[in-house]
Amino acid sequence: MTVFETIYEAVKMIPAGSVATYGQVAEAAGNRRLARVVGYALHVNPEPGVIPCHRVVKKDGEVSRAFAFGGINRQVELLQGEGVGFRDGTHVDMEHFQVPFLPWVPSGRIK
DNA sequence: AACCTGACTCGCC
DNA sequence: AGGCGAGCCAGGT
Repeated sequence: MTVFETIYEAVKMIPAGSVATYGQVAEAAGNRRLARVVGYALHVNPEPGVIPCHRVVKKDGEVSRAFAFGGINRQVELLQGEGVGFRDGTHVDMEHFQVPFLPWVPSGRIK
């Protein structure tokens, strides 16, 4: 079991129609400083259709520029399709769509 | 096997 | 208030 696995589990917990920040996912995985690793984890193992990586944004609501899943525009499109509102073309309306609380994943016990 | 880098954040200057 | 460095993990060179 690696931290990556834990991260993936956390991301899968984000409900449709909501978004979470890298920090929240990292926190759910047990350590907030893993925020950077979260980004890397999603980058190397996007597992399309399984891990909703389009629901993960930066803390200010801006979508990642390196979204390798049809382009950043595609990510925005998917989110809007789930009912997520935007303040502008690249920033999610965090005030109303950020997941209030992400279930804590017992770090390193998923196997 | 060591070193560098990368979808982030936060704290100190 | 804006810029910079540190902390974390895994995979490629």
